[in-house]
Amino acid sequence: METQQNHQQQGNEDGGNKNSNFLCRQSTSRWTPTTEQIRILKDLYYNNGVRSPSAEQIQRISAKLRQYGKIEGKNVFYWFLNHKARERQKKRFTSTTPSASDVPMHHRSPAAGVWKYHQDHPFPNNLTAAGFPSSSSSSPGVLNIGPVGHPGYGSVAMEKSFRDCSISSSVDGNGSGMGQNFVWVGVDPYSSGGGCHPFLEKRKHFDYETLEDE
Amino acid sequence: METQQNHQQQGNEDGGNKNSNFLCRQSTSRWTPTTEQIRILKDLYYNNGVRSPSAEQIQRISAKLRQYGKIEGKNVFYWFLNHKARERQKKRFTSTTPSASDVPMHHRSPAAGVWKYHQDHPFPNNLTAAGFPSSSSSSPGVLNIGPVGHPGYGSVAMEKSFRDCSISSSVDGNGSGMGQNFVWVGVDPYSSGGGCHPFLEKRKHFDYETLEDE
DNA sequence: ACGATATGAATGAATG
DNA sequence: CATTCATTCATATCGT
Repeated sequence: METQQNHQQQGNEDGGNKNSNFLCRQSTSRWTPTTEQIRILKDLYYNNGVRSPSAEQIQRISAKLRQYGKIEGKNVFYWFLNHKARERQKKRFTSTTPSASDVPMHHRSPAAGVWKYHQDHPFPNNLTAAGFPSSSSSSPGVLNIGPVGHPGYGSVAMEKSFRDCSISSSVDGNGSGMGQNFVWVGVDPYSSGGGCHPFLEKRKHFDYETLEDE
Repeated sequence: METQQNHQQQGNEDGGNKNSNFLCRQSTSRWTPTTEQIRILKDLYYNNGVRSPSAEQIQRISAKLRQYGKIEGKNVFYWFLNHKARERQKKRFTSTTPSASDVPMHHRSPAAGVWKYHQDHPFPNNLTAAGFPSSSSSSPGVLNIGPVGHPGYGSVAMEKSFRDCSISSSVDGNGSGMGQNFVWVGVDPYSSGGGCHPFLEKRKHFDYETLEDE
């Protein structure tokens, strides 16, 4: 299904020769991964179990892949995003086993048998997404990008105890020191459509923890 | 082929208000912000530095934006959430030099790997809010959305000096014309510098047992 | 060429 | 606040 198009004639370091966007709109020319890039990405995905690389990993991956063609961090990010999503999506239809397991939305299995892709490399099932990408020398393409150790997060328990009551400390590092100094003019009280109703209306559990950012 | 078959008609009384464009095919799935709504939101975000509006603010914002199309409070909430998160994420991918110690936040290679800020609308039928309009040529008559400004916050956040505070009150022609200028100055009544005490019950997770479906 | 498919890009929604 | 999932749009490429 993937129709492995071997059309990577753009095998140059720059496959975006077509992106001569001068005044084009947004998607002037989207990133067209080269074969090498695809291969590396797949290797990372399957052989290393990389599914959702972190920012650091994305940077390193993109840096490495840049050798084979123009690429940006977002390309890597989106690639993994799409790849994972599509894998899951297709698997969903083919494997209709509702009775066997409930298949919770979350709690993805660490590299569950999802080998359906047109494999390019023999992937050893040594991926441990739960633990860490075992960057063993099994990969032919010297793919030692991801930090073999911990990606960095995991231990960084960003507890929400950051309940900062200070008005001025509108954390975000964006330099917006006017967190609460919000001047909204023009808000007419016409909102009497139902009185003041917290839009926390009847819905599923709506986490409002973020709103108490005062 | 039919990768989408679950049409969850949210039962919205509206649903077709989004047709600000001719090609809007987005059914009644998720909120599809209109151009005006996006513009206002961005104005709030950039020109006013709104990052995480409080419940009251969300209320008002959604009330105002409702003039331009169906919208709920949670939409506004999520919008700001996503916008901020993606801004940060984007920056994280592109740069974030771990070696840099001082980290001059205002010195990034613009052409190196910076994403494009075109998260506006997928429709090529607009141009006012797409990117950096030199000047808001014509406002809908309500919110004078000044120069959207680039997300280059950090140093110069809201430099809307050029744009006079034309955020006049009269809106939607409700007829009141009283000019309810709600100006949140400084702190909220419930958020004192020392003792912040959210009066609202922010239950983390509440099972949807007593909550009637929408 | 055109339609179908694959896939990059974007974003709303939700959770941790 | 970070991360992830789902859905959708847009476009490149391939098949016919």
